Amino acid sequence: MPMTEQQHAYVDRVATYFSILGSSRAWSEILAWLMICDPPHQSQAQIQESLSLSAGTVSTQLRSLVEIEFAEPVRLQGERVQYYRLRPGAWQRVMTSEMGRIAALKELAIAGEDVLPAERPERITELRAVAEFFEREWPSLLARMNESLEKGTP
Amino acid sequence: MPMTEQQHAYVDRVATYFSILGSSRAWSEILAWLMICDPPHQSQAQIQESLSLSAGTVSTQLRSLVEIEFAEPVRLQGERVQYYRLRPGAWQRVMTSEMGRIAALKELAIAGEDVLPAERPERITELRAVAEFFEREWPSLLARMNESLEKGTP
DNA sequence: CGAAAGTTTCAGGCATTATTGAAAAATGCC
DNA sequence: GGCATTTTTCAATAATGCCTGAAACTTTCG
Repeated sequence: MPMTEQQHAYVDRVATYFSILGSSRAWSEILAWLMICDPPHQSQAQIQESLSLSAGTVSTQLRSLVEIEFAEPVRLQGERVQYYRLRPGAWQRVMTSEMGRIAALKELAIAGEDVLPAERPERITELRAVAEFFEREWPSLLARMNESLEKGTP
Repeated sequence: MPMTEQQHAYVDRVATYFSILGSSRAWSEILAWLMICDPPHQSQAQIQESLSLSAGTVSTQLRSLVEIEFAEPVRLQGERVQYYRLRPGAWQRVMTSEMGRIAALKELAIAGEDVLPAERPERITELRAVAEFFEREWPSLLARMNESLEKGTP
C-alpha cells in the first residue's frame, strides 16, 4: 500500500532530521514510517513497498533499528510473517543511553590529561568538568523524566 | 613540527570518537589537535604539518570549526599569521546548543500528530512528552552546570 | 518431507562526500 | 604601490558508504 502524500511528507521531514544527525536515509525513513504507520506493526514486505526500498536494505537497516532498541519484532496470532513496530519507550531509552556517550567523553578527557602541556590544562579540564557534571546529574534527570511521563498519562 | 607518538595516539582516539558520531576525519583530527597542542594556538601551516593534511582541507575544516564556535581565530602581538585555538567554553556551548535539537524534535512530534492514525497516538505523544520534559528542564540544568563549573575553578 | 514464503547475506554499481593540489585572492608589511 | 606570505577557492581524484538484486538460507505449513 503506497503512502498518502501527507505521510510521505512526514517521513521525508523526519528522515531529513535524522539524516543530518548522521543516520542513513533508509534507516531514517524506516524509523519515520514506524512512527506513523497504520497498523503500527509492519512486515518487511510492507515497509519495502511503502518506502520503495529493496528487500536487502529493509533487512539490514531494520536489524540496526532492532539492535539499538528502536524497533522490535512482534508475532501476530496465527500469522507466519514477522512484524516490526516502534518499541514502546524508545525515546526514553535514547535519553538513557546518552549516559554511555557522556562516560566516553569523560574518558577522553581523562586520557587527555596525560598528553596536554602541563601549563595549560584548561582545555581538557573543562571538558572533564562538563562530562562529570552530566554524569552526576543524568540519573536523577532520567528519574524525573520517568516520573513526569507516568504522570502525563494517568 | 611532527607530533609525538603519544600525541598521535590521542588525536587518533579523539578523532575516532567524533568520526563515529558523523564528523569527517580531518575535522575531528583538527579538533583533537587543538585540544592538546602546545602552544594552544596554531597556524594553518602548523596544523597542516602536524596532521599531514593539505592546505585546502585545513582551511575548509577549520572554517567549519570556527562556524560552530569550537575554534576561534586569534592574533598574536606583532605577528602576521592568523592563529586558531580551541574556543574557551566550547564544551559548555555544545550542551547549550542541544536546546535547539530538543526543540526541533518537539516540532517533529507535534507535526506527527496530524499524520498518525487517531486510535494509536502513543508512539508520538511519547516523543512529545520526552521532548517537552527536556525543554522544560534543560535551562535550569545548564544554569547548574555553569554554577558547578565556576565553583570547580575558584 | 517438500513447497512456498520470508529473510539474510554480500558482491558490485552508484552516489555522495572528503581530500588534494594548484591557482587565485587576500592580507599585512615595507 | 609592490612584495612575500598566508588563506581561500575549486576542479579533479580518491575514498567511503549506501543501496540493490540475486542467490543462499531459514522458517512455516500442508
